[in-house]
Amino acid sequence: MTELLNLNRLVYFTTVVETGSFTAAADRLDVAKAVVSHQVGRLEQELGATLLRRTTRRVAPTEEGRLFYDRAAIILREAEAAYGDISQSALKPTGMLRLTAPLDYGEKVVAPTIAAYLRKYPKMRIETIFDDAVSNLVDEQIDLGIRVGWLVDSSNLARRLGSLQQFVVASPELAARLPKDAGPRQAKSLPWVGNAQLRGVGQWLFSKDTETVLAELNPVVSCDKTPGVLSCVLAGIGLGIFPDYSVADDLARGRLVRVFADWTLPSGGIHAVFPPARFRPAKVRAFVDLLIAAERRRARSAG
Amino acid sequence: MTELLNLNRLVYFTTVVETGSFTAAADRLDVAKAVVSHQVGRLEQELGATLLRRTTRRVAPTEEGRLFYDRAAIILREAEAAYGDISQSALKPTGMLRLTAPLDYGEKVVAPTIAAYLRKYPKMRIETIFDDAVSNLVDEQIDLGIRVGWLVDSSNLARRLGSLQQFVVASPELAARLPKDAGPRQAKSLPWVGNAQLRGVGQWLFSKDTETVLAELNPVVSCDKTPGVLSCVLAGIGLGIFPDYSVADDLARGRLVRVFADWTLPSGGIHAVFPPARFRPAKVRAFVDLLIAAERRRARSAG
DNA sequence: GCTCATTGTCTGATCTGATCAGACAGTTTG
DNA sequence: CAAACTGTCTGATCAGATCAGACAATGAGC
Repeated sequence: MTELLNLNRLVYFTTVVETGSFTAAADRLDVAKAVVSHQVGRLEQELGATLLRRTTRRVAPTEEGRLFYDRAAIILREAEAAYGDISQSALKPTGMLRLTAPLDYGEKVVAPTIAAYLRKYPKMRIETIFDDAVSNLVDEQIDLGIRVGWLVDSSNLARRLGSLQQFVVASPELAARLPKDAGPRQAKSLPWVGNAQLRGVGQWLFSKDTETVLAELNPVVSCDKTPGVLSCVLAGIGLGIFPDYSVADDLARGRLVRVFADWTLPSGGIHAVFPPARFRPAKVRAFVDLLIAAERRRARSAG
Repeated sequence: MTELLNLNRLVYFTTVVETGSFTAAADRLDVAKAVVSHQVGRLEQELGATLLRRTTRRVAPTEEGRLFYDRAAIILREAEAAYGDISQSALKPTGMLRLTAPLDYGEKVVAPTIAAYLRKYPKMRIETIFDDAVSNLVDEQIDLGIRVGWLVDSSNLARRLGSLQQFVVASPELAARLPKDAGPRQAKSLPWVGNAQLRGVGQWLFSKDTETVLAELNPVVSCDKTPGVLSCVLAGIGLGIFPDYSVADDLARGRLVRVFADWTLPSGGIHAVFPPARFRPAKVRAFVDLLIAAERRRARSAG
């Protein structure tokens, strides 16, 4: 194909026309006079036209020069605007943010963060996929994924947002009926509501100080969705194990109480993962920052 | 001021988006793959934004990439059109042609050439200055000047168009009354109509074979404009000396006859002169070509 | 499931163009 | 009339563009 245009010469020419002199153009562009002279000369050569009439100590555009100046000036303004707008979106959230998070975490933590985000950036638009199934960020063109627990997709970049604690909880009525010495060692004989979504085969490692107990649970009811599990526990059917953020509200309102509260279960991480990219848009970074702040507040109010 | 934008990278990016691959873009642009990869990478760096999502064996624009592509494509199209249009005007006459010629030559030779020029290029516009006073091409922004006789303005480039002969002419009535042996040696005693516009002090060098006569004229009437001189001669007041093109028509129609026809006067050149410029627009070159052709025809019909 | 082909990136080397420093000619200004 | 200023030209230097080739990763074909 034909040789590529060298558009970098345009600015030398337009600046000469605007300032009326090669010397002033060189000053404005902070280059040597010879550069301006050379670049404009080459432009005239490439066009096969005389753009500037050089008279003694003065420069004026020719007829073609005026015509070309008008077009070159438009091109340069458009380029400047395009560069500026894109650079701006690297600095300021704009457009559409697409994110995914597990259902439960999405509802309890991400949703309020979205509210805060939109208050801060009213023009932003957000598309959420709250699903316990793991999305492929690249294929589904998602800007940000939240992973709770253990990282699965190792091709994505990850940033830790916070951590979660896992609580054993029960309705106050059920908790009142439990034996006074109920602990992990008696876990098998207690009624449980199981969550089929969780990894593992129903075994949980409890710890207290230096003591650990591998408790094997025997759920009387199993559900495949965390909200369903929670409903059963609220109904007093059995005990349940939940991430702290899932039950923070119910605990605060007395709808649930902690059981084996002095024992701890393995904690997990909460990570943001991103598709591979050279640069992270401001819209993504801004949201992650808000999530981190929310996680810090959660950690403080749980402690 | 801020660092200059490098607009030469745009074409690599837009070609990747259009072709869907770095490899295809490199083929289309006839460069190495690494060049496209590098140039787009640098563009992303300058913008601080990711423009392309690189998945396995595939490339797709990001959201910002699509936005930027739209604008970059417009910029490149406009640049291509601007370059093309100006280059075209170096190849094809367009716009306004401004020219100057001496009054007499303008009316007799340039005007018919303008008619031929406009038949050939109907969209051209022409502005003429027919004046015996010499114009400053640069200050008055004139594309083309015709100089008849001797070149005065040496700063202009010149191109010879043709030459002129100078004729002694008289009305048939006057010519019939002249002594049969009338020649340059008897010139002083003959009635003359002088042209104050001409150089010299009334002395003309006549030549015949190897014989030369420096004749001193004694005008009974002097005019400061060639048309006025011609009117007097046509009226039989006296003899006159004119460039051949001035009286070609009157001679052909029998209104004038040549006197001392076997003697020759110094001939002169007809030149086109141009203001200093890097390139000559097509509109100027085309007109000059037509003038040269007209001069050739004149030379043939006079011979 | 394995091998080959293809893609995009990276690296060091080379080439080309951009730019600099300075000289020069011509014109204007004081 | 001399000094200052402008635009152009030149040789040298520097920076960026480009090349050739290697490499990792993935998809296609057998």
